[in-house]
Amino acid sequence: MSGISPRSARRRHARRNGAEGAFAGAPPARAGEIDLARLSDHIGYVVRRAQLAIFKDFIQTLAPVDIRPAQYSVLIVIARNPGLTQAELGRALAIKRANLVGMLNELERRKLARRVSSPADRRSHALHLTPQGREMLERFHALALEHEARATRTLDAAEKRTLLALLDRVVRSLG
Amino acid sequence: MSGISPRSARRRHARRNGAEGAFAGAPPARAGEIDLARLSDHIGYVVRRAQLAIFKDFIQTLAPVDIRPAQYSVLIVIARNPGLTQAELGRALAIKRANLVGMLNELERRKLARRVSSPADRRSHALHLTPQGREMLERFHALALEHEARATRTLDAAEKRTLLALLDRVVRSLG
DNA sequence: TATTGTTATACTCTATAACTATA
DNA sequence: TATAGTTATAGAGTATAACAATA
Repeated sequence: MSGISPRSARRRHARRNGAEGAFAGAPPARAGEIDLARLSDHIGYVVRRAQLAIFKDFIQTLAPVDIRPAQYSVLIVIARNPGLTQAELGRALAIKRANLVGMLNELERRKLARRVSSPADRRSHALHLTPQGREMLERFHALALEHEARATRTLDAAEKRTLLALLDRVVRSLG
Repeated sequence: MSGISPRSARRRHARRNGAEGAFAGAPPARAGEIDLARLSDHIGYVVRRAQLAIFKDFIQTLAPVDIRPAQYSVLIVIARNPGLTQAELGRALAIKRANLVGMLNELERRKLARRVSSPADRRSHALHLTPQGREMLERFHALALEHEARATRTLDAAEKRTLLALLDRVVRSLG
């Protein structure tokens, strides 16, 4: 981090602007010369960039089956908790119930999941995968594992555990 | 992670659905009982949750000055690189130049930054903070430091370095 | 009264195409 | 031709309010 010195910023400023307040033209710096102002020391910046890179890879990896991260998480949680309701699912994954409606409509349209009227509480729907959904989920899971391996390929098992544990501590301390 | 057993999922399934294919009603499980299917072992899930928690805290902390994460990053990069162009700024922060237009309009409206016509290349604008922008940025920076301290309060210096380094390796290996 | 699922709506972020003025 | 800035637009993701049915 000390590689980015205020000195180099001052130099660019001088080169570009000449004396104070004068904005005479100068050749534009290449992107690589831009001083990112220690943004790489900001946890928010680094975590955000990592999240974007990881989601991009996930989306690309599962593009052949047209499944996005939120859809994948919904499907595996339904698979592990057959019969759970939309409200429960939303609370578990921090998805507003209003926003689950469209997702579940889409998963039903694709015959991956279904809503079953619950006789016990007729306000709620019990959620289940279809047989086809269970079958497809195996394919999704295989692709997700492929993605996971690529995203963590430069980490050994201990490093991955450390990374997840540190992030979990950050989340718990803020949540 | 081994605390979440497939056994408990099977138990819920049995309790809820009775025999295979029958969906007799049962009291809905509480959200805490939902099996998250080892989502906490998925780097994407954990990083996404951390990013949401961190951004939420950043936005709340800087709400009094009405500055969002992307605005803050734009302001500190302009401060460190006075005279850089919109294209350079966008490349440095991975913001599409079309999406920078609105942000810079807003920052100009608030008299924090300004576009200066470049005589050298009349297509481009040299970006600068206003004196008021430089003054306000000190306040923004103080609040951002407060946020950073809160987000990392459970990590010591070595742990924070480790976390940022591991995330950086993930980004580099995917990017 | 409170909760479930739904509709409608709005706001942010992100992405692309096309235009203009310059180079 | 290529680039800088802009406009228009569209798609996700996320948030709230209000409603009908039900508890």
